[in-house]
Amino acid sequence: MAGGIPGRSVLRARPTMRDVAALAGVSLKTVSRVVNGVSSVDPQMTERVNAAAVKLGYRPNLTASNLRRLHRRPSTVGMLVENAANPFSSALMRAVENAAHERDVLVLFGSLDEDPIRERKLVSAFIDRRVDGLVIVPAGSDQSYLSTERDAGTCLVFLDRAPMLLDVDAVVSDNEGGASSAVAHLLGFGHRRIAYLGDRASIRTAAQRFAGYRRSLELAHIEMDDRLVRHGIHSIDAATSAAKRLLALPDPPSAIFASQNLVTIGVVRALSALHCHDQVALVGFDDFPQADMLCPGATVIAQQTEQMGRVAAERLFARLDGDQSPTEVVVLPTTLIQRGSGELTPSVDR
Amino acid sequence: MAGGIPGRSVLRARPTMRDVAALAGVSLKTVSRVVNGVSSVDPQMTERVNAAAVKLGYRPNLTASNLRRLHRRPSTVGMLVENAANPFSSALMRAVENAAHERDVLVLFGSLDEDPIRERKLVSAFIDRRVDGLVIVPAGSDQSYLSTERDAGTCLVFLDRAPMLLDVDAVVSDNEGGASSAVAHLLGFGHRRIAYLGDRASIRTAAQRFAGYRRSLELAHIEMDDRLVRHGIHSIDAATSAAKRLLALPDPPSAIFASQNLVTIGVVRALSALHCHDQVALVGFDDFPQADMLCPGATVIAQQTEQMGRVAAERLFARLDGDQSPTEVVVLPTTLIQRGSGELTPSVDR
DNA sequence: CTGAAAGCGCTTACAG
DNA sequence: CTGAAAGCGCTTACAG
Repeated sequence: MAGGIPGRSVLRARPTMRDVAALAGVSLKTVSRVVNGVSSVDPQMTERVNAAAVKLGYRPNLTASNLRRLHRRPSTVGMLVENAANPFSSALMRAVENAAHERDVLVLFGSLDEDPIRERKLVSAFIDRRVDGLVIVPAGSDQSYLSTERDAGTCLVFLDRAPMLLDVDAVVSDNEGGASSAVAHLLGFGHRRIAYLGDRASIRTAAQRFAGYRRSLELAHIEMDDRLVRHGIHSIDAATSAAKRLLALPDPPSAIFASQNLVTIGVVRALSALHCHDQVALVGFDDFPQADMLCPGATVIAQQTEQMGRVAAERLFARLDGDQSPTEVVVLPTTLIQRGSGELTPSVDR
Repeated sequence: MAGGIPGRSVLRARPTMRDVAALAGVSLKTVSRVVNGVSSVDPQMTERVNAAAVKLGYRPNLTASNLRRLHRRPSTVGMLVENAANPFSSALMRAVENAAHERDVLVLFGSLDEDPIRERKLVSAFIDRRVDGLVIVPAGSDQSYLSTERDAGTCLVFLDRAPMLLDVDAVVSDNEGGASSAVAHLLGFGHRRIAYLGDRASIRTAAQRFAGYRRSLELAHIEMDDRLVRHGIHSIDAATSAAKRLLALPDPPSAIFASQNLVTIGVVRALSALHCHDQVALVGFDDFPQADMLCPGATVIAQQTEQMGRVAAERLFARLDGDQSPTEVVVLPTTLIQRGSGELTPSVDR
């Protein structure tokens, strides 16, 4: 059978600058100059060095060069998200990757699963590998532990959720405004009994969206009915059963506001199962795949996901380039996308 | 205003082992022993060192320790996918991350967008950072350039698509078998004119799925009609228009096999737009989010995505642990999930 | 334009 | 059990 030996049985040692220098008959320092593209090298020597490098299959060791280097260009950044497998997180990751790629920077990622302990552990793991910067969608509610890292020179930008007890840049959506406009939209179609189904209130974005829900009810002089409010819903199945219970109430809601994409999907399932997807209105926060292909299409408050990731990355690279301006929290607006589920009027017979 | 100075204006230098040693009044080497958990250190000294490390906020520099270290435990692996924002890619990423996390290994990622040049550039970028291993969903059709890296000790595992011209481990789905069973399923419902809509035939998985399509037709003694075959479809929109053109033929297909999730979604849109989602049968390769919530639900050939990623990662870590067994291509079976769109019989009136 | 020496933060190999 | 010296692959700071 053809083919090499798998694993690392034949360890042909990787060539170093020293090997290239020996083959080219120059000093190690000259190789360093050529590899780093320093102009002041004799063209003939440059030629010899390049030829030797190619012949040996030389690849610079960035990890070693960064060790001694003072004014290092950024080479690697870390990114912490809620869950890499979730469309919102992965859209943010791709946006950050794109901005990083333009600068030849690579991205390390980690999923937090809403676990504050995991947040701290992964931050440490990134720091131990000396990443140049960190984009963080935090899980915990106290980021003061990061002040040491910030002062040690690690640039930080928070994304989707602003940091707590720490002064660094952040890029977030207008959660309260978006939620408020969702509820206002439902009110505009005549709904008075609007339920709130949301994630754990300890998650900052969930709290802000709940605040938006309350604000719109207050502006409409509608007293909030606690029986129509459910927090702590963190999965599709939990949302489905919560919605079913809501709709089994003696005086059920005529409309539902879902604070997050998994919750929205769970509610859609419940409405389908109960065959009332054409009676009970629904607006969800966060767009999600195939939302337009459902019957009816899901009306949502969409975040500018791609832009959030890009702006956060640009901010990080600006800091890495030496930007000393005051920290800033960028708030991006949301958009209401009407697709049918949010444009139903209250049924008379319910 | 409270808060520190942003950026890196106040660079309080990060403490080193030398600093910890000085504060604890021991040698650098003793600190190294404590940090690495070597048992043979006096408990009192260990105590002093730990106290000094905590007081200074010391964090080991993994990048520096790996430089001299001979038998390094893996600390970072790289992963190349088609597109981190696509659900298939991000599911694979999360699965690899999970396996890596159990070993305190971090994952660098990069999206290739089906670009072979980008594949080579990103592989080089990973190598330059001296990742311990690489999980690759390749874009190009020749991976022989990687043999040097493999021989230099970088462990490689291919995922979803086997490598070409290179002998390394791989984990793939049974693409031909899955596609074949999809078409067999449609034949079983009485369809004789079954269209194929697929991605570029130069993509290995697409070619294999097309082979499965042909095999099932041959087994049923149906001659393939070239007018019902469309390759090179790489986006939802392209799939929608291709499907519309197919259905406008004088003798349109009664069923469609879509070789990939984006194609399937595009076909669903076309069928909805033409109001024939209850007449034309559809089976797609790859499951996709909310496929069960459509009307009708989308019948698909599902890959074991999570398992593919996990098996690939386990294989990589086995190699990193010194496994010298012959290279292996693991082929995982697919599953047909019936949801309605694939269980329609040919309409008499078409 | 070129190179020999020292150093980045750590581990190895070797003494005590 | 503890430590001084050399070295990992590279850059810096300094001579020539």
